[in-house]
Amino acid sequence: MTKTPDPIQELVTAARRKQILDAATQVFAEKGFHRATIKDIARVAGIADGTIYTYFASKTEVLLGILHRLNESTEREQQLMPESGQDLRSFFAAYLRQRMALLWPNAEVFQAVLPEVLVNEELRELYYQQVLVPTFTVAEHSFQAQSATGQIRSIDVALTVRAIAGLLLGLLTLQLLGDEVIAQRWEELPEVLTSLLFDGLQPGKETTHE
Amino acid sequence: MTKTPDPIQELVTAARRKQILDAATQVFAEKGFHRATIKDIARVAGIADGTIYTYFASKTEVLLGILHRLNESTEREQQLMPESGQDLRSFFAAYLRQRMALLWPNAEVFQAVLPEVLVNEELRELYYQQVLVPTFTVAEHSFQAQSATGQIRSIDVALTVRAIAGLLLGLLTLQLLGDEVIAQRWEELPEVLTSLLFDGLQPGKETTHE
Amino acid sequence: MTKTPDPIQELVTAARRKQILDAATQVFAEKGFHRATIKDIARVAGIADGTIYTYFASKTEVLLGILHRLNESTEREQQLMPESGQDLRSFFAAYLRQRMALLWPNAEVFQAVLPEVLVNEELRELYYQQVLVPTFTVAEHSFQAQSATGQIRSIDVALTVRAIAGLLLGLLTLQLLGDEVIAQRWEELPEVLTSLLFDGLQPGKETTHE
Amino acid sequence: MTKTPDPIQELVTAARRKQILDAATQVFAEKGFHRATIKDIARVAGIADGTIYTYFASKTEVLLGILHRLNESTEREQQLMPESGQDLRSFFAAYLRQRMALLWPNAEVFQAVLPEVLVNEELRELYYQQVLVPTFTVAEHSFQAQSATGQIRSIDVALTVRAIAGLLLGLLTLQLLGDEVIAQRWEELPEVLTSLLFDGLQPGKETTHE
DNA sequence: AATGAATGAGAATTCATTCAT
DNA sequence: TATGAATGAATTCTCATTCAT
Repeated sequence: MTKTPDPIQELVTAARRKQILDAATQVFAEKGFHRATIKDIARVAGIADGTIYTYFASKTEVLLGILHRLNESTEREQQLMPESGQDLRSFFAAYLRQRMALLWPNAEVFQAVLPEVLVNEELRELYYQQVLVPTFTVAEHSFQAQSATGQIRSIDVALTVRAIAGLLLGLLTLQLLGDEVIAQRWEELPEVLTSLLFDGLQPGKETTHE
Repeated sequence: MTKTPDPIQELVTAARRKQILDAATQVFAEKGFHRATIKDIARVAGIADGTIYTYFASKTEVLLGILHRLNESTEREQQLMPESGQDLRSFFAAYLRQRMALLWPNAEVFQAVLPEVLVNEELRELYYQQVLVPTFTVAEHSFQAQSATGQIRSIDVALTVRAIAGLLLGLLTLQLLGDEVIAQRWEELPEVLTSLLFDGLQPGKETTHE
Repeated sequence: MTKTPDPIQELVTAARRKQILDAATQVFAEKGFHRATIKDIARVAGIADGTIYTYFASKTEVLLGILHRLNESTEREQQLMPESGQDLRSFFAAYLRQRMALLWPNAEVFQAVLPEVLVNEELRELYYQQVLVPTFTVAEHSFQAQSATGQIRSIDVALTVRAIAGLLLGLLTLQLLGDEVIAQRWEELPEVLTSLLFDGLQPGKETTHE
Repeated sequence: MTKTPDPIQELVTAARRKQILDAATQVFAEKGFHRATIKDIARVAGIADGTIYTYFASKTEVLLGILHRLNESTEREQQLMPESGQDLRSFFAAYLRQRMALLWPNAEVFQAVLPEVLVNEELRELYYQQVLVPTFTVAEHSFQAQSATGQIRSIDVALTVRAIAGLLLGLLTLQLLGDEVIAQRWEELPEVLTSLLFDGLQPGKETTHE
């Protein structure tokens, strides 16, 4: 008897929440969590200040809402792990491509969320547990499997996975910091990174590919 | 009439500035730029609120001060580029080790500075131009030289350099986000990363080392 | 065209108003006029926020509604003035008993109304004219009559009546302030007060009674 | 080392606090706790809004400050209990006169404090314990002593003391509610009340006095 | 009539910055 | 120069009231 689950109402509510989260993502990304005001978000969302509080208990809860959406989309993507049956190099390139395809379109979300996450203990813990740990776990399993079949040489899986995650996160961060080279050439990155990580810098090891 | 170049005064002033910047770094890292108050900084520095404004025009200028110190230390380190005469793998490992030795002790500084830099247009530009661009430039030259002597296989220097910079920045960020694995094993990182970047994941290409 | 005097409608309307006033009395008494929200009242009444505005023009009008009910019940009780034909002491005891029987069950109403009445000029005037003045008037007439027949010694009727009214109001207030003694022993009060007011504290004047 | 007890600073601080409490008392009495804004208080005190927060942590703390002052003045007055050596009637008249002399000049304070106290659980408890209980205790002891020496007839001390306290509180409340008779004739009250409470209403028991 | 989401005015509170001492 | 009280602009959040459904 707590709520009558009116399906139409639920739809309207979901739409309103999306409207607010979209506006908040944009504003947080532009000005940062603290410089962004509820008024800013309301203006961009085209609603009154107070309305935001019908859907979120506080400004921080709005950020949490963004984090949850990110979490959900992350979870969804985790399932799309490339098939391991194929040639290893292709697998690896596919993995990178998929990760980046997830990361780059969410660049705005990261810009909105990351700075505050870095600075807010509670959010940090949440983000780490809900976004990073699952990503690491899935990736570690996958790498372990590849490593077991001798497809890649024996490595320190935990650190390697973190290195690759860090590589992508770092490149995204550099782009957010204004690096034009990355911004303009990010489509080339999967290939370059595959080459770098798979072949290494060591001379005389080029592999033909594509 | 612009300045009275009293050498003693200058010393005292420099000391006070350092005192304030140290306190601010600590407080910014702990609470973030916005949650940190001038009062917090003053308390940690052991001075009165108002005194800060004798040395810095605003709270933002204090952050800029931290950024400048970071810039200076970066510049200083740039000159310590490893000698390129040696074995390539050692050169590369040395390079990574040195970069990380610069980065990790400054983790607190990064935590203090990065979130706000990501969010503040002006700081972003400054940080990019004064910290990142010089780092990239030096590294690109160095890699170009190595590449020219055939020490490493022909690569896309610009992207590779950014990849490596991003890798380190990303790992640091992951650590700041609370990853225990990285925090506990960062001393192993130079070796693991050298192996990863130099040898690649490709099987059957291990090189003996160390 | 001002009203459609549909008797059924009137009944329904009266019932709704009662429902709302009951809820409001409870909530105002618990949290005070300002801390109580229209949402609180609506929830307790089991209706929607907006519905309250079909029956009352504003939150303040709801309080006025409570005041009017109090006024009506006061008026009703005024007619029940004890018969003056009896023994004076009995008359007096009966009077006190009746006043307290009116006051105590309405303790919640007083707690709901009094604090705001003390603070709101308009309500104050209303309350004074509609509740207190009639009470004083009736009581003064009655005391005057008793005094004229020599039943009580010559006194300052106006002040005495106010003293007795104040005594009851004050005791109620002390109870509202949390005094346990009054709360637990209020049934003894009529007797104690009669003894106090009728016999006085002066020694050697006890009257046998009951 | 928490604070340097600079006597001049303490004086200035105390003066400021008094300035704020005086202003707040006036404004709370006029408009009630909730309708009174920090801006109102600041304006009356002739200072900026923010300054209030240098001396009080919140609006509620300001009210608590008023309560504490009332408490202190109450405590001070408790010591001035009339000497019991005298004629009983005089003692009683003196007691009432003194109580009223304490109460009436503080009418504004009561109007500021009472409505909110009646409505705020925490304040209620505080007020009861710090203001009422001490008053009751002192008065009970005094009455007990008088009763023991046969000066007054045997009574229920606890209820009588509460009745008298309620009588005064009630009369004050009636005055706050706008009763002109009480306001204009309150100087006569001690005598009238003494007569009422000491002699009682019972006819033929007048005592000559004064 | 009933509903409850939307509105936006209003209030408490914070805090960077100023400035008299 | 150092101090820290005073300032007041700016912000978050609440809630009485409105109104489309």
